[in-house]
Amino acid sequence: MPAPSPASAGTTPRRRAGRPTAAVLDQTVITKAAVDLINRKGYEALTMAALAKQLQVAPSALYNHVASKDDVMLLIEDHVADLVDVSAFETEPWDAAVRRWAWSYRDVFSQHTPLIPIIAVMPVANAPKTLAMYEAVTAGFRRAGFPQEQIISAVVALEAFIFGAAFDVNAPEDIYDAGSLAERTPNLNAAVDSLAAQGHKRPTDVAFSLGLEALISGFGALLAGKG
Amino acid sequence: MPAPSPASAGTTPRRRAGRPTAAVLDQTVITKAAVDLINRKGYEALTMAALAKQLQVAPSALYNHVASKDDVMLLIEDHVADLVDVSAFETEPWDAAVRRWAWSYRDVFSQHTPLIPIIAVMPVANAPKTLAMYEAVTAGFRRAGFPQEQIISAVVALEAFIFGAAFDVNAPEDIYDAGSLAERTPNLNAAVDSLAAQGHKRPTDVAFSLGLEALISGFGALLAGKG
DNA sequence: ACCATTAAATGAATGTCATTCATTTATCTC
DNA sequence: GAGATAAATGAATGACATTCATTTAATGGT
Repeated sequence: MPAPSPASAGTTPRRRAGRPTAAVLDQTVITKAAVDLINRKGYEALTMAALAKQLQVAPSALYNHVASKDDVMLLIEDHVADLVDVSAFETEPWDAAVRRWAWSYRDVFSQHTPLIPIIAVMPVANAPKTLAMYEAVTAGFRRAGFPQEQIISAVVALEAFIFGAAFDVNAPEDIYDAGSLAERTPNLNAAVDSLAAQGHKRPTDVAFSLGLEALISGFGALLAGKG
Repeated sequence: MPAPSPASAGTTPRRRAGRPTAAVLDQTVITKAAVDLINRKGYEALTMAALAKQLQVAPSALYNHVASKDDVMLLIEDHVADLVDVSAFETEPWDAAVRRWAWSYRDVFSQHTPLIPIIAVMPVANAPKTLAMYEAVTAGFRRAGFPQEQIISAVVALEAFIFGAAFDVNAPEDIYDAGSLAERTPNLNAAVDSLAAQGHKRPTDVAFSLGLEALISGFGALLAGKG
């Protein structure tokens, strides 16, 4: 039998199969590696293979800790939910708190739009940080005197607006240029041009502000002691 | 050499490669087949192979008429945009028209949520029916006396809300059940319960109505001749 | 009428994924 | 210590979308 392949200097010996001395993986490190990967290279780069590579592990090893890639997405979502700023609900009046929360929520998820189709539909149980966010928001609404039966509806409506707006952030500025069919859309063109003529802030931010303020003042009318 | 395989009765002879007598494919038939497939089996079933099979054609043949699957998605989007009801902008007051359009838009796209991440970000040029929708809406806003520079922002905000709400329609009713972590979310639980106690209409419709009415009355304040 | 070009199909790769499975081996438990 | 369990490996699998060389019929120019 020839000499066993020598542990040549400078080469880290490849791990053999079998139970390692200490576990390398768990949901926490997988989540961190995934978020890191996304921050550095975007969601297109998030593959199970790339994630495994980042963790210096075989792709199949991940499946000892998560059931599927969608499962990884849920872990990411819960991590990201923690980045949303709900602190204003404890320190500021209702309208200012909603404003801070909504802008923060939109900004965070504009960097994570691939999560939206998943979380918009996925039950929130087992996502502790996401639940913590909802709890903080709901508590803020209650303290402000919002009618109990309308809190969820109002939050769902705000969230719908926020999710839609998060996609918007990633749209190109010329998304409403009619191009070669412009002859048929005079009213649209005129509206687009007159918005561009204003042209200070990002159009997407102007639209978000406009919608958010309308929602805040509409819902504000439901507060106790305002009518 | 054995006899060449006879054209056995009942077997349609397989098409040979080469230019056919009359072209089978174009973007119109591809779009129709795709929409048909989606309506019958959902978006998961929309693969290039399945689409080709539906058209009795090899998958590679599709690529003579579309550049990619995303291209097919855009064709579907433009087809679907035509289903949105904008007629009220020509016959009814502004607020009623927005209401009809928004509900219709949400209902249509709740059946086509996989399109949303694509269209929310994709320039609208070369999508004639989508452009026609925007033109009708924009014209309605202008006729109602909406300030020119705010029309796009208002429409974008409404659309964001509509897209977010479209996802919502497909969520399970118990999406806000905290499950095993319920001890930590008393306010959320109370709000969920008190909404459920009302329990007439679909919660998702209640939330949509609440948000939409807030947006309509908020934007209505911008109309000329309203004070 | 002929011939070169082009359009529209085929089917056989390719490459990228997520996911599964038999196997290996260190650690934990009784 | 023996047996069970946990956590890794690497080699399939099976969906996919997409590309490419090839085939063949229609078309257009001379």
